This record gives sequence, C-alpha cells and structure tokens, in this order.
Amino acid sequence: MAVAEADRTNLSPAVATQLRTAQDLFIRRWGEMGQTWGINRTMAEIHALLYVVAEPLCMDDVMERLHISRGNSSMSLRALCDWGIVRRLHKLGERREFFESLTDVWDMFSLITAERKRREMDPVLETIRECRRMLDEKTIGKQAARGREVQLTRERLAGMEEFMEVTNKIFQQFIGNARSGLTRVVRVLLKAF
Amino acid sequence: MAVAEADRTNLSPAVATQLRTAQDLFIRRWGEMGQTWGINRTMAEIHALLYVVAEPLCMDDVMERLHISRGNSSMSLRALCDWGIVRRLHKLGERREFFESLTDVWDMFSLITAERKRREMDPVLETIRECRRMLDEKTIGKQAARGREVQLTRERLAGMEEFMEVTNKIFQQFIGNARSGLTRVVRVLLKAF
DNA sequence: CTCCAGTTTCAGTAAGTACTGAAAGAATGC
DNA sequence: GCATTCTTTCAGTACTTACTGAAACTGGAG
Repeated sequence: MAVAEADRTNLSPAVATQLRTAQDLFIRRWGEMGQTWGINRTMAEIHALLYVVAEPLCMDDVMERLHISRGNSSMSLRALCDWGIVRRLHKLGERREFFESLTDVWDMFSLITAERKRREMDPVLETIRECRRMLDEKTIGKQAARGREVQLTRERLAGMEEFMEVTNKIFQQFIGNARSGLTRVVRVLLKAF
Repeated sequence: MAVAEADRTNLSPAVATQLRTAQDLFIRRWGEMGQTWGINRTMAEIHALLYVVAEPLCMDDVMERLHISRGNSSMSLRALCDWGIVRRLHKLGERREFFESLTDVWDMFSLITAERKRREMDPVLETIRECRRMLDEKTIGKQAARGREVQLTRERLAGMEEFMEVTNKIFQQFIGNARSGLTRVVRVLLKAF
C-alpha cells in the first residue's frame, strides 16, 4: 500500500500535510485546465497526480486520493496509457499493476501533439481539400468557377489550408524532436526576434 | 435579405447547390474540430459560416443557415465578437446589424492564442509557482525540504514550470506578430532543421 | 478444478452543457 | 407619445458527457 510506502519516509506530519496540499492544488488546477482544452477533468487529474508524486501508484491509490470509483479509474488509466503518457508497471512479487507518468514534460507534449494532430487536424485539412476540389474548374466548369461567390469561398478555403499546412509543419518539427527539438526551436526563435 | 443578395449573382442553380454543399461540409467539420478543442460546436459553426461565405450576414441568415434559435445566435455571435474574431457591421440605411469574420487566418490565430494563454495558461503557471513556494526551504525548513518525497515533487513542479515558461515565450512571439511573425518563424524553423 | 486478488465492462444515473422560445428591452421612425 | 423592427436575456428543457457500482472476467495459486 501507499500508506506503508509513506511510512518508510520520515516526513513530519506537518510537512506531509503541506506536501499533500501543494500536490492537490496542482492536481486541481491541472484538471481545470484540461477541461478547457477538451480533456476530461478526471483524466487530467490522474495524470497530474502520477506526474507530481513521481512514484508509481496502483489503482487503489488513485481511487482513494482523487475520490473516484474503480470503474472510472480503470477507464481513465487505460486512456492515459493509450495516449502513451502513462505507463503500466509490474513490480516483482506484486500481483497488482502500478502506473507511472512519463517524466519528461517535453516528451509528453510531443506525444499529445502528435496524437491530436492526427486525430483532429489531419481530418480537417482533408475536408478543406475536398471542399476546394468540389469548387474547382474541373468540377464545376471554368465559367462557374469565376462566379463572385464561388471565388470568395475558394479564397477563404485556400487561406485556411495554407494556415493549417504551416502549423502542421511546425508541429512536425516538435514531434520526434521532443526536448532537444523544442529547446532548439526556442533558442532559434528568441535569437531571431 | 441574403436571398435578394444571392439573386444579384448569376449562379446557376446547380452551382449554387454545389457551393452550398461545399460550405456546409467545411462548416460541419469546423464545428466538430472546435468541440474537441473545448469550443462549443455552434460557435465554431457560426464562425466557419461567416468565414467561408466571405460576406457579412445578419442574424436571420445565420439562424436560417444553421437551423439554430435566435437566442443561441445572439449569444454565440456576442461571444465571437468578444473574442475579436467576428466584427459587428452597420450597413447604411439598414436597421439590423451584420456580422463578418476576420479575413486573415493568422490574425485570428493570434487573437485566440493570446486570449487562451491569458485565460488558461497564466493561472496554471501562477499555481505551479505557488505550489513550489509551499515546498521551498523558507516555508518548510531546510531539513524537510530535503525529504525524498518533497524533493521529487519539487523537481516535477520545476520541470513543468520550465516547460510552460518556454511555451509562453513561443506564444509571445506569435501574438502581435501575427502573419509576418508566424511565417518568419516557419522560415527560420524549416531552415534550422 | 476452485478460490481469490485484481481488473474491466457497462447499464443506469448524475452532472453538466447547450439550446429554445417567449418575454423584456433598445432603437428608430412616425 | 405609440408602433415597428431588431436584439438580448433567461427560465426551462433537451441533450451530452462523465461517473458509479455491481457483475463479469482474468490469471495465478493451491
């Protein structure tokens, strides 16, 4: 149990409380932020917990600490593992499984970015291309393609496509490069401006 | 009315249908994407509509085109204006108001980025700093601050703070620079890697 | 095989969010 | 002043998403 583990350390009760308070504050805020970015609160909280305690926890630890049900823990932990930002961990001689967060924030960011790009940006980009195809000369004829309204819409679609392609390229730089990539990016940027 | 306006143009019915189909497809996808990023679907759809038709529309146009109520239109349009990505527009001799989207995608991105940074990242960063303060030597004493668990949590919080500070700086570059800033960023990046 | 510790699944429900429609409020013109 | 046209607000409701808890499942030990 986590309790037994806590006992191993020699934190005074006052310090232990302070530690927990600080962790809880972080967890709460992280959960709130997740929500506004389209990540469900509990999932973000579990992740924050695993990240901030910096030690593998089992499902019961998570349930107890965040006051959530077994079912919820199970599903959320699975989702976090699917994202790749949490790992399952077998301790030798232990029957139950433990979970730990990735350590490196930059790696986490890379994983999340890559996944969201794939899930949410790529389909939009594809749709925009399809919309443009529906309005190009080959499809509706040269005459029609010159109509004022068609022209306007075509321009807007083109503008959006260009934008998304560029942001895609930026993401591409982050993905795979992770920490080294990002810090390099930042160095370059801060110098360039 | 928008109908009268459409009549002014000489689109064949077939082309008009095709145009509308393409626009609707874009609007739908944009709405879906918005949802997954924590923006409500209708708001994203209204924005997509105003952007893609590239002509000012009045509230009734919006209601009719997206099949939403007057109340919903009113609130969503107000929110879009608050974000600054949609503008109110008076046509001379017209009683009702029209709405148009910003034209430049890069400007839109800047506005949204700035606002989300302010609303969602800054408070988190402040919280992390507060958590760190709760666990520093001055607050809990030198001895306690060296406890294993306290150390671990402190390291994690520090890692996250560093990350958020760097991403903040990147955002900072975009905000205000908008198009020129971003394209410059991209050029630099593509050269550097 | 059965038992048991641990995990997953999922129907039902609670909580939260978005939307409508009607009523109140503004602004314009007579 | 009143009538007309357009906009906003908000209580009530529909819809969506998240969560629980119990039952089903899994795999190791006896």
